Amino acid sequence: MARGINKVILVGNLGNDPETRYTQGGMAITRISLATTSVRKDKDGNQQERTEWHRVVFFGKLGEIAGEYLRKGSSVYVEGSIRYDKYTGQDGQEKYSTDIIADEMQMLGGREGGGGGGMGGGDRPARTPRQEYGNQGGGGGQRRQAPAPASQPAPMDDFADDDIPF
Amino acid sequence: MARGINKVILVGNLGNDPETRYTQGGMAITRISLATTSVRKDKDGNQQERTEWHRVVFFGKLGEIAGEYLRKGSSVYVEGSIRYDKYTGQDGQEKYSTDIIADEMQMLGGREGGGGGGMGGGDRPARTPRQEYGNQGGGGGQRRQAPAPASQPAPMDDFADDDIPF
Amino acid sequence: MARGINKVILVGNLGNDPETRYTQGGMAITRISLATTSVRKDKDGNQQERTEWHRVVFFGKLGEIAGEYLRKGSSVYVEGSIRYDKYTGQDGQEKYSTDIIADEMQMLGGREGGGGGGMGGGDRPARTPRQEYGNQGGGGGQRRQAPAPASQPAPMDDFADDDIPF
Amino acid sequence: MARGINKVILVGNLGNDPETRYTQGGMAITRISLATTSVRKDKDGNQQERTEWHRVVFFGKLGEIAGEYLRKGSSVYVEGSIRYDKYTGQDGQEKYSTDIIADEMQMLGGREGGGGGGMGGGDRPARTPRQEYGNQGGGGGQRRQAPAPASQPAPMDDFADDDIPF
DNA sequence: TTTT
DNA sequence: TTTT
Repeated sequence: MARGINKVILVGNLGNDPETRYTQGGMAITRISLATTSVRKDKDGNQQERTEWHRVVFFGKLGEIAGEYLRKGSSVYVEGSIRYDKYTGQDGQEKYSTDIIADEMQMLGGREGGGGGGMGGGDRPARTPRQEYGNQGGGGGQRRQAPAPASQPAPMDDFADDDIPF
Repeated sequence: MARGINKVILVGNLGNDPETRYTQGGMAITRISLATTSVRKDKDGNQQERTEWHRVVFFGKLGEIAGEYLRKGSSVYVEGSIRYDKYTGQDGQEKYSTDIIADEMQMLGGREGGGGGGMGGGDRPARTPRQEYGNQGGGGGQRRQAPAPASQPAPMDDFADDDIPF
Repeated sequence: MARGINKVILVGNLGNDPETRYTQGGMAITRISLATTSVRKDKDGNQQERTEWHRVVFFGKLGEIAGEYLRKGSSVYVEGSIRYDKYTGQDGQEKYSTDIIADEMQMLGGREGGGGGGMGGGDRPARTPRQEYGNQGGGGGQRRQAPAPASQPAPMDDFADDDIPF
Repeated sequence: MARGINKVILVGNLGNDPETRYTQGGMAITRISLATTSVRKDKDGNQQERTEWHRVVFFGKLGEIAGEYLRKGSSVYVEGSIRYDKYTGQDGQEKYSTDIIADEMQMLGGREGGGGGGMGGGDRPARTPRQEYGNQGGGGGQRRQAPAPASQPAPMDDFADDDIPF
């Protein structure tokens, strides 16, 4: 049984449009890059900013919704858990990655639309914001129970459902 | 100003005794390795366990308390934020690390004492559990404002306060 | 759709054995009284304690587990949401109550067993602690979607499923 | 020492302009009414909405900021703890109230401005949103350590600092 | 009413 | 490496 609590709560903005892929079994996997910025005063009393970029992953139904409604610049609430992965890079080196596996999401009203999407076509408009979505409903049955494949620096191409290492 | 929320809540057990170091300015920095285990059913309906090992860092007064009261096996509640760091390894490669910067902690009653400590002297008994500590009080003034140096695979030896990269 | 986040995280001890009832439809509803104690320094610098007693409600499968495994004195992690209710007391007066509707629970290792139960028979031993349970799985299908009836000072006797006011 | 965790996280919208009062000692106390709405499917498969109205209280510096920047309609993230109070109403009856004592707040970008304020003059424009504020800094020293007086149905007029019942 |  |  589960022992321990591993919970993450984020509110931040997307640095790019989401990227959605599908497993061979048809399950959506959407990844976003989410910025949270904090401030502290350094020892000279100056305001110092620091931004963390979180790699957030949405599976299944939540992945479809995230891919459809979120855009670069969108403001979003995410709840999930931290997942650490280790893999061998293409250079043969061991690498580590950290992902936030989302199991709840809610769009907030800031900068929806976003636009000017990053690399790909992007630029589909976001729909109505301020809705909450979770991955816990019965039925489709992929929620945290069906979490993350290999992580960011790692490629996630061409993988079958069976490749999901968990 | 701050934009966004970056909050982590963990309940887990220490895999080893804490490691405490001090900056040249005398500030304590304590690191622990904290396990949280979750379960899911795989597609064959079998229970699959997965453990995440979180690297948690406590600064200042909180670092002193963590170093003094926590032990291998201790059960603890931690609240903090995620911090991602990038550094150059001794092999000249860019590496990444992820730390949880604690700003609150509370010992829970499970397996206090721990004992059988790892490598170093260790084995001092834990004191009374079930107390909550935070890093927000005025005075000493190191709290999240004085967060993490380079991360785990990275060495944290011999650094002066000025070396703290934030 | 949902707008907003309403999330509560509690770690505390039960003041009494749980009370479990069943709807006419057979759904379990378990209530516990959970203490959390905080400290502050008053203006004279003295430590002042204050205990909050949370009325936590578990529905469905989670209600069965809570009723079976928790006991007076048990230490438990609860995650849920706040629910405010208004009802007319037997004296004809409008009254208010506040409940925490649990959707996740995890027993912690403190004082399991409890024993010496309050008023009723009680005194069944708690089972193995340190397991996490949630109400989100498909199937039975009562989770937050099937939350709380009238609240504490209000009686919760003899109600049919149809009486659940939501 | 503290035993237990009592943590609340809310994202919602203000139903009215904030109300700010000052203790005789000059400490600001600001109250807001914050809505969070959730949905569930009832047994007929229809979407059922339910809104909780949280009474959130900000003290000290945080109270000043909340009073100055929040407005009816503002979207806000609040972190704090639950506080239950019992008092004797003007009708001589015992009454109960529940407040969320905020210790962190961050304005979100939705509907700032708000306008059309409720009862009082209101209608000052909100300032720049998306900033995070906490009550933990040293100095003034009112944070959760200086929480809530009597609660909503209860009057909070004319009270001196010494009247604060904690 | 719990717990430390 | 912990814990159940």
